[in-house]
Amino acid sequence: MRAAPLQFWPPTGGRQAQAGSAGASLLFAGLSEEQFTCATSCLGIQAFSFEKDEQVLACQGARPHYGVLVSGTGFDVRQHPNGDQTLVDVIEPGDLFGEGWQPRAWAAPEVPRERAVIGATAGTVLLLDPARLSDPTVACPAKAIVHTNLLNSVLHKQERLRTKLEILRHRSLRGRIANYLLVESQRRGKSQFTIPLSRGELAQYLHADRAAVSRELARMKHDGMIDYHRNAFALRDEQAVATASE
Amino acid sequence: MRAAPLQFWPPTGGRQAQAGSAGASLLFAGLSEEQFTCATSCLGIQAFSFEKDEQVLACQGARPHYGVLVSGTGFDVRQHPNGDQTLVDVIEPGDLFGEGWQPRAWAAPEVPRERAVIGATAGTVLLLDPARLSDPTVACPAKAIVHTNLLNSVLHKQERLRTKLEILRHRSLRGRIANYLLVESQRRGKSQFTIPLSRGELAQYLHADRAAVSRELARMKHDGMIDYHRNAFALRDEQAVATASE
DNA sequence: TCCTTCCCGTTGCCGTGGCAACGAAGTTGC
DNA sequence: GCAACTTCGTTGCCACGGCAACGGGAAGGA
Repeated sequence: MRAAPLQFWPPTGGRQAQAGSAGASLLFAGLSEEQFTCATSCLGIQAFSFEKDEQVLACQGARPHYGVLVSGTGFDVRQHPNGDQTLVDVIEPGDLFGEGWQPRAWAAPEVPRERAVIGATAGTVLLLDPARLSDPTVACPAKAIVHTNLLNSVLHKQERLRTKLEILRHRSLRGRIANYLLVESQRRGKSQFTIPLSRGELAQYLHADRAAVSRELARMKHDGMIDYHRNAFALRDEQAVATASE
Repeated sequence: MRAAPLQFWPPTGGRQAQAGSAGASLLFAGLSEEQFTCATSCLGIQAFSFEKDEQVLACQGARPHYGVLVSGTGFDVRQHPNGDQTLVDVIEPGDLFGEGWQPRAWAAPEVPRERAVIGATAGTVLLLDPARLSDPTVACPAKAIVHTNLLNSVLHKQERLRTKLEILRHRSLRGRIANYLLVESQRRGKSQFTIPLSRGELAQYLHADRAAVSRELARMKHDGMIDYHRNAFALRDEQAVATASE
Protein backbone atom coordinates (compact mmCIF):
# COMPACT_ATOMS: atom_id res chain seq x y z
CA MET A 1 0.00 0.00 0.00
CA ARG A 2 1.52 3.28 -1.08
CA ALA A 3 0.81 6.87 -0.09
CA ALA A 4 -1.47 8.66 -2.49
CA PRO A 5 -2.28 12.32 -3.10
CA LEU A 6 -4.82 13.68 -0.69
CA GLN A 7 -7.62 15.66 -2.21
CA PHE A 8 -10.92 17.04 -1.06
CA TRP A 9 -13.50 14.36 -0.66
CA PRO A 10 -16.84 15.78 -1.73
CA PRO A 11 -19.19 15.56 1.21
CA THR A 12 -22.77 15.63 0.06
CA GLY A 13 -25.58 16.61 2.33
CA GLY A 14 -25.26 14.08 5.06
CA ARG A 15 -28.48 12.16 4.65
CA GLN A 16 -27.92 8.66 5.89
CA ALA A 17 -29.96 7.23 3.05
CA GLN A 18 -27.38 8.51 0.63
CA ALA A 19 -24.44 7.02 2.43
CA GLY A 20 -22.60 4.35 0.52
CA SER A 21 -23.31 5.77 -2.88
CA ALA A 22 -20.34 6.93 -4.86
CA GLY A 23 -19.24 10.47 -4.21
CA ALA A 24 -20.61 10.68 -0.70
CA SER A 25 -19.06 9.80 2.61
CA LEU A 26 -21.13 9.94 5.73
CA LEU A 27 -17.99 10.39 7.83
CA PHE A 28 -17.06 13.69 6.19
CA ALA A 29 -20.58 14.92 5.56
CA GLY A 30 -21.19 18.55 6.39
CA LEU A 31 -17.54 19.51 6.19
CA SER A 32 -16.47 22.44 4.04
CA GLU A 33 -13.34 22.04 1.97
CA GLU A 34 -11.61 24.31 4.45
CA GLN A 35 -12.67 22.14 7.39
CA PHE A 36 -11.66 19.02 5.54
CA THR A 37 -8.19 20.40 4.91
CA CYS A 38 -7.99 21.32 8.58
CA ALA A 39 -9.02 17.82 9.57
CA THR A 40 -6.35 16.20 7.43
CA SER A 41 -3.67 17.80 9.56
CA CYS A 42 -5.43 17.85 12.93
CA LEU A 43 -6.69 14.29 12.75
CA GLY A 44 -3.82 12.93 10.73
CA ILE A 45 -5.82 11.80 7.74
CA GLN A 46 -3.70 10.14 5.09
CA ALA A 47 -4.48 8.70 1.69
CA PHE A 48 -3.21 5.39 0.38
CA SER A 49 -3.66 3.36 -2.77
CA PHE A 50 -3.98 -0.41 -2.76
CA GLU A 51 -4.00 -3.21 -5.28
CA LYS A 52 -6.38 -6.09 -5.83
CA ASP A 53 -5.96 -8.83 -3.20
CA GLU A 54 -3.77 -6.54 -1.13
CA GLN A 55 -4.50 -6.35 2.57
CA VAL A 56 -5.84 -2.86 3.18
CA LEU A 57 -6.23 -3.11 6.92
CA ALA A 58 -5.70 -5.87 9.42
CA CYS A 59 -5.97 -6.30 13.14
CA GLN A 60 -2.26 -6.94 13.29
CA GLY A 61 -1.44 -3.41 12.16
CA ALA A 62 0.68 -1.09 14.23
CA ARG A 63 -2.40 0.53 15.72
CA PRO A 64 -6.11 0.57 15.01
CA HIS A 65 -7.29 2.85 12.26
CA TYR A 66 -10.54 3.95 10.83
CA GLY A 67 -10.70 3.88 7.08
CA VAL A 68 -12.95 5.35 4.44
CA LEU A 69 -12.96 3.87 0.99
CA VAL A 70 -12.52 6.51 -1.71
CA SER A 71 -12.44 4.39 -4.85
CA GLY A 72 -12.44 0.72 -5.75
CA THR A 73 -14.03 -2.08 -3.76
CA GLY A 74 -13.03 -3.83 -0.58
CA PHE A 75 -14.00 -7.02 1.20
CA ASP A 76 -14.53 -7.26 4.92
CA VAL A 77 -13.40 -10.83 5.41
CA ARG A 78 -12.84 -13.28 8.20
CA GLN A 79 -10.06 -15.77 7.61
CA HIS A 80 -10.06 -19.08 9.39
CA PRO A 81 -7.17 -21.27 10.44
CA ASN A 82 -8.16 -24.06 8.07
CA GLY A 83 -7.68 -21.81 5.09
CA ASP A 84 -11.18 -20.87 4.02
CA GLN A 85 -12.62 -17.44 4.55
CA THR A 86 -16.04 -15.92 4.82
CA LEU A 87 -17.06 -12.65 3.25
CA VAL A 88 -18.66 -10.54 5.96
CA ASP A 89 -19.45 -7.48 3.90
CA VAL A 90 -18.65 -5.60 0.73
CA ILE A 91 -17.14 -2.15 1.18
CA GLU A 92 -17.93 0.44 -1.45
CA PRO A 93 -16.75 4.03 -1.92
CA GLY A 94 -17.80 6.22 1.00
CA ASP A 95 -18.10 3.33 3.41
CA LEU A 96 -16.38 3.26 6.77
CA PHE A 97 -14.34 0.22 7.69
CA GLY A 98 -12.02 -0.97 10.40
CA GLU A 99 -14.19 0.47 13.13
CA GLY A 100 -14.16 -1.22 16.46
CA TRP A 101 -10.98 -3.16 16.05
CA GLN A 102 -9.72 -3.39 19.55
CA PRO A 103 -6.02 -2.86 20.10
CA ARG A 104 -5.88 -6.39 21.44
CA ALA A 105 -3.81 -7.14 18.36
CA TRP A 106 -0.96 -5.47 20.17
CA ALA A 107 -0.79 -8.42 22.50
CA ALA A 108 -0.13 -11.07 19.89
CA PRO A 109 1.26 -9.44 16.75
CA GLU A 110 2.76 -12.70 15.53
CA VAL A 111 -0.61 -14.40 15.11
CA PRO A 112 -2.10 -13.52 11.76
CA ARG A 113 -5.38 -11.99 12.77
CA GLU A 114 -8.45 -13.61 11.38
CA ARG A 115 -10.13 -10.36 10.46
CA ALA A 116 -9.02 -8.14 7.62
CA VAL A 117 -10.09 -5.82 4.86
CA ILE A 118 -8.65 -6.77 1.48
CA GLY A 119 -8.91 -5.13 -1.90
CA ALA A 120 -11.49 -6.66 -4.20
CA THR A 121 -10.22 -4.31 -6.87
CA ALA A 122 -7.49 -1.69 -6.85
CA GLY A 123 -8.49 1.54 -5.14
CA THR A 124 -7.67 4.26 -2.65
CA VAL A 125 -8.53 4.84 0.99
CA LEU A 126 -8.33 7.52 3.63
CA LEU A 127 -7.02 6.37 7.00
CA LEU A 128 -7.42 8.27 10.23
CA ASP A 129 -6.19 7.63 13.72
CA PRO A 130 -8.95 7.19 16.30
CA ALA A 131 -6.53 8.18 19.04
CA ARG A 132 -6.26 11.67 17.54
CA LEU A 133 -10.03 11.84 17.33
CA SER A 134 -10.59 11.09 21.00
CA ASP A 135 -7.59 13.11 22.19
CA PRO A 136 -9.04 16.09 24.11
CA THR A 137 -5.91 18.19 23.51
CA VAL A 138 -6.54 18.19 19.77
CA ALA A 139 -8.75 21.21 19.11
CA CYS A 140 -10.10 21.22 15.59
CA PRO A 141 -13.37 22.75 14.44
CA ALA A 142 -14.03 19.72 12.28
CA LYS A 143 -13.55 17.24 15.11
CA ALA A 144 -17.01 17.59 16.59
CA ILE A 145 -18.64 17.09 13.21
CA VAL A 146 -16.49 14.08 12.42
CA HIS A 147 -17.20 12.63 15.84
CA THR A 148 -20.96 12.86 15.30
CA ASN A 149 -20.61 11.49 11.77
CA LEU A 150 -18.58 8.59 13.12
CA LEU A 151 -21.48 7.45 15.28
CA ASN A 152 -23.81 7.59 12.30
CA SER A 153 -21.31 5.72 10.16
CA VAL A 154 -21.00 2.95 12.71
CA LEU A 155 -24.78 2.72 12.95
CA HIS A 156 -24.93 2.53 9.17
CA LYS A 157 -22.45 -0.31 9.20
CA GLN A 158 -24.47 -2.09 11.84
CA GLU A 159 -27.47 -1.79 9.58
CA ARG A 160 -25.53 -3.58 6.85
CA LEU A 161 -24.60 -6.38 9.24
CA ARG A 162 -28.26 -6.74 10.23
CA THR A 163 -29.20 -6.88 6.56
CA LYS A 164 -26.75 -9.71 6.11
CA LEU A 165 -28.20 -11.52 9.11
CA GLU A 166 -31.59 -11.04 7.52
CA ILE A 167 -30.33 -12.65 4.31
CA LEU A 168 -28.81 -15.51 6.25
CA ARG A 169 -31.97 -16.26 8.18
CA HIS A 170 -33.41 -18.23 5.26
CA ARG A 171 -33.02 -21.96 5.63
CA SER A 172 -33.21 -22.55 1.89
CA LEU A 173 -30.52 -21.44 -0.49
CA ARG A 174 -33.12 -20.05 -2.86
CA GLY A 175 -34.44 -17.79 -0.10
CA ARG A 176 -30.96 -16.48 0.64
CA ILE A 177 -30.20 -15.81 -3.02
CA ALA A 178 -33.59 -14.17 -3.60
CA ASN A 179 -33.14 -11.95 -0.57
CA TYR A 180 -29.63 -10.97 -1.63
CA LEU A 181 -30.72 -10.09 -5.16
CA LEU A 182 -33.65 -8.11 -3.81
CA VAL A 183 -31.42 -6.10 -1.48
CA GLU A 184 -28.89 -5.52 -4.22
CA SER A 185 -31.60 -4.44 -6.63
CA GLN A 186 -33.00 -1.98 -4.10
CA ARG A 187 -29.56 -0.56 -3.40
CA ARG A 188 -28.94 0.04 -7.09
CA GLY A 189 -32.50 1.22 -7.60
CA LYS A 190 -32.87 -0.90 -10.72
CA SER A 191 -34.12 -4.35 -11.59
CA GLN A 192 -31.10 -4.77 -13.85
CA PHE A 193 -27.78 -4.53 -12.09
CA THR A 194 -24.35 -6.03 -11.73
CA ILE A 195 -23.14 -7.43 -8.45
CA PRO A 196 -19.65 -6.79 -7.09
CA LEU A 197 -19.13 -10.48 -6.32
CA SER A 198 -17.93 -13.40 -8.37
CA ARG A 199 -19.68 -16.74 -7.98
CA GLY A 200 -17.19 -17.99 -5.46
CA GLU A 201 -17.36 -14.75 -3.49
CA LEU A 202 -21.15 -14.79 -3.59
CA ALA A 203 -21.05 -18.28 -2.13
CA GLN A 204 -18.72 -17.06 0.62
CA TYR A 205 -21.08 -14.18 1.35
CA LEU A 206 -24.13 -16.46 1.47
CA HIS A 207 -22.27 -19.06 3.58
CA ALA A 208 -22.97 -21.69 0.96
CA ASP A 209 -21.26 -23.93 -1.58
CA ARG A 210 -20.23 -22.41 -4.89
CA ALA A 211 -21.61 -25.29 -6.95
CA ALA A 212 -24.87 -25.17 -5.04
CA VAL A 213 -25.22 -21.45 -5.71
CA SER A 214 -24.65 -22.01 -9.43
CA ARG A 215 -27.19 -24.82 -9.45
CA GLU A 216 -29.84 -22.82 -7.62
CA LEU A 217 -29.26 -19.79 -9.82
CA ALA A 218 -29.81 -22.00 -12.88
CA ARG A 219 -33.05 -23.28 -11.37
CA MET A 220 -34.27 -19.76 -10.67
CA LYS A 221 -33.45 -18.76 -14.23
CA HIS A 222 -35.29 -21.85 -15.51
CA ASP A 223 -38.30 -20.91 -13.38
CA GLY A 224 -38.38 -17.50 -15.01
CA MET A 225 -37.67 -15.61 -11.80
CA ILE A 226 -34.38 -14.07 -12.83
CA ASP A 227 -31.96 -13.79 -15.69
CA TYR A 228 -28.23 -13.44 -15.48
CA HIS A 229 -24.90 -13.76 -17.18
CA ARG A 230 -21.79 -13.67 -15.08
CA ASN A 231 -22.15 -10.69 -12.77
CA ALA A 232 -25.04 -9.10 -14.66
CA PHE A 233 -28.44 -9.87 -13.16
CA ALA A 234 -32.03 -8.96 -13.96
CA LEU A 235 -35.15 -9.62 -11.96
CA ARG A 236 -37.68 -11.05 -14.41
CA ASP A 237 -40.52 -11.81 -11.98
CA GLU A 238 -39.95 -9.44 -9.11
CA GLN A 239 -43.01 -10.70 -7.27
CA ALA A 240 -41.79 -14.27 -7.36
CA VAL A 241 -38.38 -13.20 -6.06
CA ALA A 242 -40.03 -11.29 -3.22
CA THR A 243 -42.14 -14.33 -2.37
CA ALA A 244 -39.09 -16.58 -2.33
CA SER A 245 -37.46 -14.27 0.20
CA GLU A 246 -40.72 -14.37 2.18
CA MET B 1 -44.77 -1.24 30.42
CA ARG B 2 -45.07 0.85 33.54
CA ALA B 3 -42.87 3.58 34.97
CA ALA B 4 -40.47 2.36 37.60
CA PRO B 5 -38.42 4.12 40.30
CA LEU B 6 -35.21 5.57 38.96
CA GLN B 7 -32.13 4.84 40.98
CA PHE B 8 -28.40 5.22 40.51
CA TRP B 9 -27.04 2.69 38.13
CA PRO B 10 -23.62 1.67 39.35
CA PRO B 11 -21.12 2.49 36.64
CA THR B 12 -18.00 0.41 37.04
CA GLY B 13 -14.73 1.43 35.51
CA GLY B 14 -15.62 1.57 31.89
CA ARG B 15 -13.48 -1.22 30.55
CA GLN B 16 -15.14 -2.57 27.46
CA ALA B 17 -14.25 -6.11 28.39
CA GLN B 18 -16.50 -5.80 31.42
CA ALA B 19 -19.49 -4.55 29.52
CA GLY B 20 -22.43 -6.85 29.53
CA SER B 21 -21.74 -8.30 32.91
CA ALA B 22 -24.29 -7.64 35.59
CA GLY B 23 -23.86 -4.43 37.47
CA ALA B 24 -21.99 -2.57 34.76
CA SER B 25 -23.24 -0.45 31.92
CA LEU B 26 -20.84 0.84 29.33
CA LEU B 27 -23.20 3.69 28.49
CA PHE B 28 -23.03 5.20 31.97
CA ALA B 29 -19.45 4.27 32.74
CA GLY B 30 -17.40 7.01 34.33
CA LEU B 31 -20.38 8.92 35.64
CA SER B 32 -20.54 9.92 39.27
CA GLU B 33 -23.85 9.54 41.05
CA GLU B 34 -24.18 13.30 40.85
CA GLN B 35 -23.61 13.33 37.10
CA PHE B 36 -26.00 10.46 36.64
CA THR B 37 -28.72 12.31 38.50
CA CYS B 38 -28.02 15.35 36.35
CA ALA B 39 -28.27 13.23 33.23
CA THR B 40 -31.63 11.82 34.20
CA SER B 41 -33.15 15.28 33.99
CA CYS B 42 -31.03 16.79 31.21
CA LEU B 43 -31.27 13.80 28.90
CA GLY B 44 -34.72 12.72 29.99
CA ILE B 45 -33.77 9.29 31.25
CA GLN B 46 -36.74 7.32 32.50
CA ALA B 47 -37.09 3.89 34.05
CA PHE B 48 -39.72 1.33 33.11
CA SER B 49 -40.54 -2.19 34.12
CA PHE B 50 -41.70 -4.82 31.68
CA GLU B 51 -43.14 -8.31 31.79
CA LYS B 52 -42.17 -11.50 30.03
CA ASP B 53 -43.20 -11.48 26.35
CA GLU B 54 -44.00 -7.80 26.56
CA GLN B 55 -42.73 -5.60 23.79
CA VAL B 56 -40.06 -3.39 25.34
CA LEU B 57 -39.24 -1.34 22.31
CA ALA B 58 -40.42 -1.37 18.72
CA CYS B 59 -39.77 0.60 15.60
CA GLN B 60 -43.37 1.70 15.62
CA GLY B 61 -42.92 3.62 18.85
CA ALA B 62 -43.70 7.30 19.10
CA ARG B 63 -40.05 8.15 18.54
CA PRO B 64 -36.75 6.31 18.56
CA HIS B 65 -35.20 5.62 21.91
CA TYR B 66 -32.02 4.20 23.23
CA GLY B 67 -32.45 1.70 25.98
CA VAL B 68 -30.24 0.14 28.59
CA LEU B 69 -31.31 -3.06 30.26
CA VAL B 70 -31.11 -2.85 34.04
CA SER B 71 -32.46 -6.23 35.08
CA GLY B 72 -34.00 -9.25 33.42
CA THR B 73 -33.33 -10.47 29.90
CA GLY B 74 -34.46 -9.21 26.52
CA PHE B 75 -34.53 -10.58 23.00
CA ASP B 76 -33.58 -8.58 19.96
CA VAL B 77 -35.91 -10.22 17.48
CA ARG B 78 -36.96 -9.85 13.89
CA GLN B 79 -40.54 -10.80 13.18
CA HIS B 80 -41.56 -11.87 9.70
CA PRO B 81 -44.87 -11.52 7.95
CA ASN B 82 -45.43 -15.26 7.81
CA GLY B 83 -45.42 -15.49 11.58
CA ASP B 84 -42.05 -16.91 12.47
CA GLN B 85 -39.33 -14.84 14.03
CA THR B 86 -35.57 -14.99 14.30
CA LEU B 87 -33.61 -14.22 17.41
CA VAL B 88 -30.94 -11.70 16.47
CA ASP B 89 -29.33 -11.28 19.86
CA VAL B 90 -29.83 -11.73 23.57
CA ILE B 91 -29.79 -8.57 25.66
CA GLU B 92 -28.47 -8.83 29.18
CA PRO B 93 -28.23 -6.28 32.01
CA GLY B 94 -26.01 -3.36 31.05
CA ASP B 95 -26.48 -3.87 27.33
CA LEU B 96 -27.57 -1.11 25.01
CA PHE B 97 -30.47 -1.77 22.67
CA GLY B 98 -32.64 0.05 20.18
CA GLU B 99 -29.68 1.92 18.74
CA GLY B 100 -29.88 2.93 15.13
CA TRP B 101 -33.61 2.63 14.71
CA GLN B 102 -34.33 5.20 12.13
CA PRO B 103 -37.45 7.28 12.57
CA ARG B 104 -38.70 5.86 9.30
CA ALA B 105 -41.34 4.16 11.39
CA TRP B 106 -43.05 7.53 11.47
CA ALA B 107 -43.96 7.13 7.85
CA ALA B 108 -45.94 3.93 8.21
CA PRO B 109 -47.09 3.51 11.81
CA GLU B 110 -49.88 1.14 10.83
CA VAL B 111 -47.47 -1.54 9.60
CA PRO B 112 -46.31 -3.66 12.51
CA ARG B 113 -42.60 -3.21 12.33
CA GLU B 114 -40.60 -6.34 11.90
CA ARG B 115 -37.96 -5.40 14.44
CA ALA B 116 -38.55 -5.33 18.17
CA VAL B 117 -37.09 -5.95 21.58
CA ILE B 118 -39.26 -8.17 23.73
CA GLY B 119 -38.91 -9.32 27.29
CA ALA B 120 -37.49 -12.81 27.68
CA THR B 121 -38.13 -12.46 31.40
CA ALA B 122 -39.61 -9.63 33.43
CA GLY B 123 -37.21 -6.79 34.06
CA THR B 124 -36.52 -3.08 34.03
CA VAL B 125 -34.99 -0.70 31.52
CA LEU B 126 -33.74 2.85 31.25
CA LEU B 127 -34.87 4.73 28.17
CA LEU B 128 -33.30 7.90 26.87
CA ASP B 129 -34.16 10.16 23.99
CA PRO B 130 -31.40 10.44 21.36
CA ALA B 131 -32.83 13.80 20.26
CA ARG B 132 -31.96 15.26 23.67
CA LEU B 133 -28.49 13.79 23.40
CA SER B 134 -27.73 15.39 20.06
CA ASP B 135 -29.48 18.65 20.87
CA PRO B 136 -26.75 21.31 21.13
CA THR B 137 -28.87 23.52 23.36
CA VAL B 138 -28.83 20.93 26.10
CA ALA B 139 -25.77 21.66 28.20
CA CYS B 140 -25.07 18.90 30.67
CA PRO B 141 -21.68 17.93 32.05
CA ALA B 142 -22.58 14.27 31.64
CA LYS B 143 -23.54 14.61 28.01
CA ALA B 144 -20.04 14.45 26.59
CA ILE B 145 -19.24 11.33 28.59
CA VAL B 146 -22.47 9.65 27.59
CA HIS B 147 -21.87 10.58 23.98
CA THR B 148 -18.45 8.94 23.98
CA ASN B 149 -19.81 5.94 25.83
CA LEU B 150 -22.57 5.63 23.27
CA LEU B 151 -20.06 5.12 20.48
CA ASN B 152 -18.31 2.42 22.48
CA SER B 153 -21.63 0.77 23.27
CA VAL B 154 -22.59 0.66 19.62
CA LEU B 155 -19.20 -0.79 18.75
CA HIS B 156 -19.69 -3.39 21.46
CA LYS B 157 -23.05 -4.30 19.98
CA GLN B 158 -21.49 -4.58 16.56
CA GLU B 159 -18.99 -6.99 18.01
CA ARG B 160 -21.86 -9.17 19.21
CA LEU B 161 -23.42 -9.15 15.76
CA ARG B 162 -20.10 -10.17 14.24
CA THR B 163 -19.83 -12.97 16.77
CA LYS B 164 -23.25 -14.19 15.70
CA LEU B 165 -22.17 -14.05 12.05
CA GLU B 166 -19.14 -16.06 13.04
CA ILE B 167 -21.39 -18.69 14.62
CA LEU B 168 -23.60 -18.77 11.55
CA ARG B 169 -20.72 -19.29 9.15
CA HIS B 170 -20.61 -22.99 9.90
CA ARG B 171 -22.39 -25.08 7.30
CA SER B 172 -22.99 -27.94 9.72
CA LEU B 173 -25.36 -27.67 12.63
CA ARG B 174 -22.79 -29.27 14.91
CA GLY B 175 -20.34 -26.53 14.06
CA ARG B 176 -22.85 -23.82 14.87
CA ILE B 177 -23.82 -25.41 18.18
CA ALA B 178 -20.20 -26.02 19.16
CA ASN B 179 -19.29 -22.43 18.35
CA TYR B 180 -22.26 -21.10 20.29
CA LEU B 181 -21.45 -23.17 23.35
CA LEU B 182 -17.81 -22.13 23.16
CA VAL B 183 -18.71 -18.44 23.02
CA GLU B 184 -21.21 -18.82 25.84
CA SER B 185 -18.67 -20.69 27.93
CA GLN B 186 -16.07 -17.97 27.38
CA ARG B 187 -18.56 -15.25 28.27
CA ARG B 188 -19.42 -16.94 31.55
CA GLY B 189 -15.81 -17.87 32.17
CA LYS B 190 -16.76 -21.42 33.10
CA SER B 191 -17.10 -24.76 31.36
CA GLN B 192 -20.34 -25.30 33.26
CA PHE B 193 -22.99 -22.72 32.58
CA THR B 194 -26.65 -22.17 31.87
CA ILE B 195 -27.80 -20.55 28.68
CA PRO B 196 -30.54 -17.90 28.58
CA LEU B 197 -32.33 -19.67 25.73
CA SER B 198 -34.86 -22.45 25.58
CA ARG B 199 -34.50 -25.11 22.88
CA GLY B 200 -36.86 -23.35 20.56
CA GLU B 201 -35.15 -20.02 21.13
CA LEU B 202 -31.74 -21.57 20.61
CA ALA B 203 -32.96 -22.94 17.29
CA GLN B 204 -34.20 -19.47 16.34
CA TYR B 205 -30.83 -18.01 17.27
CA LEU B 206 -28.94 -20.62 15.26
CA HIS B 207 -31.32 -20.30 12.30
CA ALA B 208 -32.10 -23.99 12.50
CA ASP B 209 -34.90 -26.43 13.26
CA ARG B 210 -35.74 -27.14 16.88
CA ALA B 211 -35.90 -30.89 16.39
CA ALA B 212 -32.62 -30.88 14.53
CA VAL B 213 -30.95 -28.96 17.36
CA SER B 214 -32.24 -31.47 19.90
CA ARG B 215 -31.03 -34.33 17.74
CA GLU B 216 -27.57 -32.89 17.24
CA LEU B 217 -27.23 -32.04 20.94
CA ALA B 218 -28.07 -35.66 21.74
CA ARG B 219 -25.39 -36.82 19.31
CA MET B 220 -22.81 -34.50 20.85
CA LYS B 221 -23.68 -35.79 24.30
CA HIS B 222 -23.41 -39.37 23.04
CA ASP B 223 -19.99 -38.55 21.55
CA GLY B 224 -18.82 -37.35 24.97
CA MET B 225 -18.26 -33.78 23.85
CA ILE B 226 -20.81 -32.13 26.08
CA ASP B 227 -23.34 -32.82 28.78
CA TYR B 228 -26.56 -31.01 29.40
CA HIS B 229 -29.96 -31.00 30.98
CA ARG B 230 -32.45 -28.40 29.90
CA ASN B 231 -30.61 -25.08 30.02
CA ALA B 232 -27.64 -26.36 32.01
CA PHE B 233 -24.62 -27.23 29.89
CA ALA B 234 -21.13 -28.54 30.55
CA LEU B 235 -18.25 -28.91 28.14
CA ARG B 236 -16.86 -32.40 28.71
CA ASP B 237 -14.22 -32.48 25.97
CA GLU B 238 -13.39 -28.84 25.40
CA GLN B 239 -10.82 -29.72 22.75
CA ALA B 240 -13.35 -31.64 20.71
CA VAL B 241 -15.82 -28.79 20.93
CA ALA B 242 -13.17 -26.35 19.77
CA THR B 243 -12.30 -28.65 16.86
CA ALA B 244 -15.93 -28.93 15.84
CA SER B 245 -16.14 -25.15 15.67
CA GLU B 246 -12.92 -25.21 13.64
C1' DT C 1 -55.43 -33.44 42.75
C1' DC C 2 -56.59 -33.03 38.15
C1' DC C 3 -56.43 -30.77 33.94
C1' DT C 4 -54.41 -27.89 30.67
C1' DT C 5 -50.53 -26.05 28.51
C1' DC C 6 -46.00 -25.65 27.21
C1' DC C 7 -41.48 -27.42 26.30
C1' DC C 8 -38.45 -30.99 25.14
C1' DG C 9 -36.96 -35.49 23.18
C1' DT C 10 -37.43 -38.84 19.52
C1' DT C 11 -38.06 -40.82 15.04
C1' DG C 12 -39.23 -41.71 9.98
C1' DC C 13 -39.28 -39.59 5.68
C1' DC C 14 -37.11 -37.38 2.00
C1' DG C 15 -35.58 -33.11 -0.20
C1' DT C 16 -32.05 -29.70 -0.19
C1' DG C 17 -27.56 -28.82 -0.66
C1' DG C 18 -22.53 -30.06 0.46
C1' DC C 19 -18.79 -32.38 -1.81
C1' DA C 20 -15.93 -33.93 -5.50
C1' DA C 21 -14.89 -34.25 -10.12
C1' DC C 22 -14.88 -32.83 -14.72
C1' DG C 23 -15.39 -29.88 -18.80
C1' DA C 24 -16.13 -25.38 -21.01
C1' DA C 25 -15.06 -20.68 -21.45
C1' DG C 26 -12.61 -16.62 -20.44
C1' DT C 27 -8.02 -14.40 -19.03
C1' DT C 28 -3.12 -13.61 -18.79
C1' DG C 29 1.51 -14.28 -20.20
C1' DC C 30 5.04 -15.71 -23.43
C1' DG D 1 -1.14 -18.44 -31.37
C1' DC D 2 -0.37 -21.61 -27.67
C1' DA D 3 -0.21 -22.75 -22.92
C1' DA D 4 -1.10 -22.22 -18.04
C1' DC D 5 -4.39 -20.60 -14.98
C1' DT D 6 -8.67 -19.13 -13.19
C1' DT D 7 -13.64 -18.96 -13.07
C1' DC D 8 -18.00 -20.84 -14.00
C1' DG D 9 -21.43 -24.46 -15.22
C1' DT D 10 -22.88 -29.20 -14.61
C1' DT D 11 -23.81 -33.57 -12.56
C1' DG D 12 -23.92 -37.86 -9.50
C1' DC D 13 -23.81 -39.20 -4.94
C1' DC D 14 -25.51 -39.21 -0.42
C1' DA D 15 -25.51 -37.23 4.21
C1' DC D 16 -27.28 -33.60 6.85
C1' DG D 17 -31.02 -31.51 8.43
C1' DG D 18 -35.90 -29.62 7.64
C1' DC D 19 -40.52 -31.14 8.48
C1' DA D 20 -44.26 -33.38 10.72
C1' DA D 21 -46.04 -36.11 14.18
C1' DC D 22 -46.16 -38.17 18.55
C1' DG D 23 -45.25 -38.93 23.45
C1' DG D 24 -43.51 -37.73 27.97
C1' DG D 25 -42.47 -34.72 31.60
C1' DA D 26 -42.49 -30.23 33.89
C1' DA D 27 -45.08 -26.17 35.10
C1' DG D 28 -49.06 -23.52 36.16
C1' DG D 29 -53.98 -22.81 37.36
C1' DA D 30 -58.48 -23.96 39.17
